[in-house]
Amino acid sequence: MLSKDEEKKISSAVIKRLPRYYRYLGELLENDIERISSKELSVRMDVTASQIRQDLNNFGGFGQQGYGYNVEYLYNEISKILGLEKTYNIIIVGAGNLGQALANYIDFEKSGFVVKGLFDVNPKIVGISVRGLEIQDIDNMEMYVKNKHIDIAVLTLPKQKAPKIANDLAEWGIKGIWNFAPTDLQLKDKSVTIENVHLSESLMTLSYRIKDRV
Amino acid sequence: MLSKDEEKKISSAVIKRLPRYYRYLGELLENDIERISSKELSVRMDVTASQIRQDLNNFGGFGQQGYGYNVEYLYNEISKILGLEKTYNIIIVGAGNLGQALANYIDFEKSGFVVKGLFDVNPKIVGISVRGLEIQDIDNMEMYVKNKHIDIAVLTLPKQKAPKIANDLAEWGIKGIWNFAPTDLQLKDKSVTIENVHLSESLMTLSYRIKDRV
DNA sequence: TGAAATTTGACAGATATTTCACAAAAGACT
DNA sequence: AGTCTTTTGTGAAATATCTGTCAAATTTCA
Ligand SMILES: NC(=O)c1ccc[n+]([C@@H]2O[C@H](COP(=O)([O-])OP(=O)(O)OC[C@H]3O[C@@H](n4cnc5c(N)ncnc54)[C@H](O)[C@@H]3O)[C@@H](O)[C@H]2O)c1
Ligand SMILES: NC(=O)c1ccc[n+]([C@@H]2O[C@H](COP(=O)([O-])OP(=O)(O)OC[C@H]3O[C@@H](n4cnc5c(N)ncnc54)[C@H](O)[C@@H]3O)[C@@H](O)[C@H]2O)c1
Repeated sequence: MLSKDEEKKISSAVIKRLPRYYRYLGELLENDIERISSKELSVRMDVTASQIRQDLNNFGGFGQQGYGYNVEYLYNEISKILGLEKTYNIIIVGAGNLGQALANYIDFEKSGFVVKGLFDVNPKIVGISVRGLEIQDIDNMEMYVKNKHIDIAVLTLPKQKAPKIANDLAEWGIKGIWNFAPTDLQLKDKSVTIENVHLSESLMTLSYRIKDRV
Repeated sequence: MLSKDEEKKISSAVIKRLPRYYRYLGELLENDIERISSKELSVRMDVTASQIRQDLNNFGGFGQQGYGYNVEYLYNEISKILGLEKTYNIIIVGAGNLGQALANYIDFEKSGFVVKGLFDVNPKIVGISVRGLEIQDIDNMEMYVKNKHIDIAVLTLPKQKAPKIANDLAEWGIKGIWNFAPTDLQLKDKSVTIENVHLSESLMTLSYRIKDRV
């Protein structure tokens, strides 16, 4: 058996596709579909059957020849692979437009991401309640993160403030940062995982692809 | 010269990197940095210099041997490539949490994306003003899109409603759809460009990458 | 039960993407 | 002006990713 460090490295292309499989399987499950072949799933998802089988085989043989994949079993396996069987405690840093929108989104909880706190510097909004959570002053954040086992911080604050806050959070033991500020965070502490969401960049690729320009 | 259809196809990997170059160049510009070599940019961006040169060369030789790239010139060229020298008229469909957050985000305008209208079915919020724009009833949308030269629609409504609305919008002449609903839109009309933003999937890849699971 | 149909997992071949390496052009310096 | 240094653009090599194919396992159907 391969030791932890020798385990086959899963390519990030594969990882990025897993949540999509998970979503489609969830829909199949809702529709009481018990099994599915890579062929049929490939039609629904508009990818090749070969890719589906190859992707899944990175993690083990979940299917059965002549039968296909059991939807519920595969759904649960992917859930485990993605780490969704755990619960993650989340805080949102920057309780402005985007921070509040994310805080109000209940579907994250279905996947195990539970918003435990909201923080902001603006005294005008500190104390306001968002989905049952009072926005707290940023000065409380250190104690809060250290005491409440916060796993993930969502950064929805101005890009100038993001690097400092990210570093602090890393020091206080956070595991992951979901960053919406338009900057690429780089931490000394490489044990902290960063996922950048650059919405403006997504919109720009859309504008690139709009043919016969406006 | 190659005709339109024969033009070298730019890979989507390259396209997705362009906005990032654009962002870094914008920052250099703000710092009055006049020129930059691929080598130095590669250090700042943490990619290889070779990749930068290769990417840019898909669109033309913007640099000069022994000198590097002129920041302002390159910034403007990438702006043109991305189609940002134009103004895009945008509407937001579904003026809930996320729709309002996006409507309030002024930075989109700096890149030429101007929010012209907000639409919703909920009579309780129709009429409410968001950044100077009244939320309109969805029934007004057809006339509005047809008369006001709307280029892009942002879909921030429930996933069940998204496919129908997307089809309508396509029929009414929209060019692009920026979809936040957790579903993959597929339109008959292939001339409409769709950019999906699946935030939950982004969060799931973060959870995958968090080592020493919680 | 046995033959036909289905479908996976694996691997090899085909594409795509990234990196390397270097000639040639231009700048910098004396 | 001439030499040395920098740095691009490019083609080729190295990687990475995706697709096609098929034996083997299993199901389906008569
Ligand atoms: N809203 C969008 O649609 C959108 C789109 C793309 C990117 N973003 C990015 O997301 C981030 C948030 O955007 P927004 O629209 O919600 O902005 P916003 O101004 O509505 O909210 C930002 C919040 O951060 C708070 N803040 C400022 N400094 C802070 C600090 N040091 N600690 C804690 N909180 C602090 C502010 O008080 C404010 O409440 C920004 O970086 C923005 O560029 C937003
Ligand atoms: N808020 C988030 O953080 C977040 C994260 C990931 C995905 N999303 C997705 O983005 C979409 C919007 O999320 P939200 O949090 O803003 O939800 P929301 O419920 O706050 O807003 C949705 C809005 O759409 C309106 N609506 C419903 N049917 C409509 C129709 N047929 N035409 C026009 N408007 C209609 C509703 O009245 C509501 O105002 C959803 O699909 C959601 O799954 C949101």
